[in-house]
Amino acid sequence: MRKSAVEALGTRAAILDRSVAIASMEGLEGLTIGRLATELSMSKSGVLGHFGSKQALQLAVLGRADEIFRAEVWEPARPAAPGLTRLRVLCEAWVSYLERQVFPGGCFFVAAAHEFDGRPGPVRDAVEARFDAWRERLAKEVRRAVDAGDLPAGTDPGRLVFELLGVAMALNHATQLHRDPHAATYARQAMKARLG
Amino acid sequence: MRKSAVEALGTRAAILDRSVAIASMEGLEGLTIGRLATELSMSKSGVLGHFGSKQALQLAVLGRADEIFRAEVWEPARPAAPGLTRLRVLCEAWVSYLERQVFPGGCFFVAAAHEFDGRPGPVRDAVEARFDAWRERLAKEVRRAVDAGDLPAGTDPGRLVFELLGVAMALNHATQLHRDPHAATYARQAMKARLG
DNA sequence: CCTACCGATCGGTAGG
DNA sequence: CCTACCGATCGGTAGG
Repeated sequence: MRKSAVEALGTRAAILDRSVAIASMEGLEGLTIGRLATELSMSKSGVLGHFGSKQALQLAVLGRADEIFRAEVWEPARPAAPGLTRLRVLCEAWVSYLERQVFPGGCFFVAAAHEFDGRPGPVRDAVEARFDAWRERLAKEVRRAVDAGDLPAGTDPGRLVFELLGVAMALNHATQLHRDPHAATYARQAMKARLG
Repeated sequence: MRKSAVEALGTRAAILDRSVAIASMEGLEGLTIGRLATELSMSKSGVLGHFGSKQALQLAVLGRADEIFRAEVWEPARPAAPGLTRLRVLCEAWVSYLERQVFPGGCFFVAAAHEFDGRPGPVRDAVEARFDAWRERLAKEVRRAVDAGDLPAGTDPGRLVFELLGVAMALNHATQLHRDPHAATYARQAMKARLG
């Protein structure tokens, strides 16, 4: 049955939400049109028609995952004062997002990075762009904190962001592979050691 | 043509070496019997006959990758004095292994962890066991260093190992996704900040 | 949004 | 170690 434009948007949103859930566990390549169609009680061509190709679907799924990440991690820090205070709120929201397993298979972008870092193309480029944006988001608050004298004057923003990313990755890894209940505590201690 | 037992062992080793190279870029699931057969100028059944199933092949590939990791990272630290000295050598070998991209697609085990952490089974268990062994290897030297008074008495070995893993993961990520030339420098600085 | 297809490829098996 | 095959599934298309 053909659907109205409004209904089609709802269908598209439903496809993307299901895709995020599947790809979080199976990866963006393990996400298949056939499985999506079965789980949504649609035909394969009905699913594919919304995107045109699997690659376009993968890019749309990345976009949806990014909306979720921003709502969970960027947004809670908006009211906080710029600089060290906001940086701390960002990092706590980040740890909380990983601890609560907002994506059931762990951080969507870390998984996508490992899946696509060796495969040139638009998907790889999109994943890298998301990380660039997030690293710059963090670096901006680091620079503000240094300028305000809330972090040591010699702080290298690139290196501090590198270390914060490492803490988050270790937390993601310990949560997903080892199901380690101490990991979030370790992560908070490690963040605090760097941000006071 | 049927081969002698010695020749068969050579063939098996050749399959595993090629498998490690492919799986490093494409993942253990992206490693397919058909591609292996083509690249090795063998039939699919010729490849599969050495292992019996794809899962058995994946486990054998993990074993081969582990041999390489131990030769590259564990072995250089054997002559070093137990405790902080050996821990530093282990970490430098670890950083060097990531910097030199011993596996062309980045650390084999980190990639496998992300690929399989959501898929219960023998492959996931094997990946987890390799990480457990490596974490315990590091923790043992941390405890020795604390006992010797070379690390602060209050050091939590679990937390320090967690942080070292984070540094290594951030280095792997920056190298593979961002091709960041500063990453190894950041990683060495971060290791040094924790190990003096 | 559907049915009905396409060629390609997957892991795996039978039999030699 | 091979050829020859199996059913299942892949992404995608034609036509409605």
